[in-house]
Amino acid sequence: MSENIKEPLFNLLHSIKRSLRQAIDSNDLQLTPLHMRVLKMISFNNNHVTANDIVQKTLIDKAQLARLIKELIGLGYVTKLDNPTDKRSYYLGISSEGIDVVKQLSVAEQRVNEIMKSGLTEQDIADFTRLAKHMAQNLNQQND
Amino acid sequence: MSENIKEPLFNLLHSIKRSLRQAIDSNDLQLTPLHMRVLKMISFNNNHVTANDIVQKTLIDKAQLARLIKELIGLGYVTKLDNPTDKRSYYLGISSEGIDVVKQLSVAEQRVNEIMKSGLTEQDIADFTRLAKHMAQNLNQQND
DNA sequence: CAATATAGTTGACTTAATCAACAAACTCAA
DNA sequence: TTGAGTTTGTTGATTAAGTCAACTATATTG
Repeated sequence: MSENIKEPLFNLLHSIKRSLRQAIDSNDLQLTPLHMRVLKMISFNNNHVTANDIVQKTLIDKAQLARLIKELIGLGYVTKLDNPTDKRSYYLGISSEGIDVVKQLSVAEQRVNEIMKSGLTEQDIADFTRLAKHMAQNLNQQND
Repeated sequence: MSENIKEPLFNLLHSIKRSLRQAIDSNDLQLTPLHMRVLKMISFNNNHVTANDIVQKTLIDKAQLARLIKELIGLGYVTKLDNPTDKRSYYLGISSEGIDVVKQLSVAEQRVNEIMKSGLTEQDIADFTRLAKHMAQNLNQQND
């Protein structure tokens, strides 16, 4: 029986989150890895992404996400923008403070990325990403 | 800027945990994915693994692990065995009920594995595992 | 229009992870 | 061999992450 594919994955994610947290801490922002993840998505799609879009993309529970966004708004990093075509939802935008934070985060994150990727080729990374996506898709098709 | 390598990983782990939980639930055991992970390690190294060994291997916090093990013992799946060469620690063993549970879990897990791996070659899986281990090691060297 | 579906919010809860303090046992060097 | 420092495991306290159900308000569609 070949070793379980999940064990190294659990280990890797554990290490990533730990490194990420340290990187964030050192910048002394009051954010968790999950905040970071969401904040980055918002900044990439500034004023063009709704809470539900993020739910679709990440599969984060919508209740959890609502609270996360509330916190990011409370910290002044994120703003709500009316969605004129659907009054139930709103577009998420990023404030100038938010932009600044994302910049700092990106630097910290980049450091972690470099450490993580050392000794691997671009092709390795591309393969890895492709396989991860493929497997996630396999699993999600079962459950949606 | 190439897409972040972490995002698909977060997604994958999320999906894995969800699938695993469903698979476990359907067997109606009172175990979480983390219980499952630890229980399997104990069963593989029956009577030859200490709490600390598991901490070393998984990087799970030792406090968290102590409680997990206590629960597994409470459920009657795991037993403690004196370690004659070190009275601080003890070897972990698995009960006959535990063996039975691991069998059930393995079946459920195997189903998830098959779904996850569909469309991938053995080589893909081997590559993926190798890369995951490599990256985890890169990160851990920074922090230990 | 009425039935149904969707977007987001809130409450309550479980699971996972972290950190610090501690007791008991162990190690090893002076 | 003893005592300073380390390791193993435990407990307490807390934070982060994930889940589920109920609900409001708005949209969609037959």
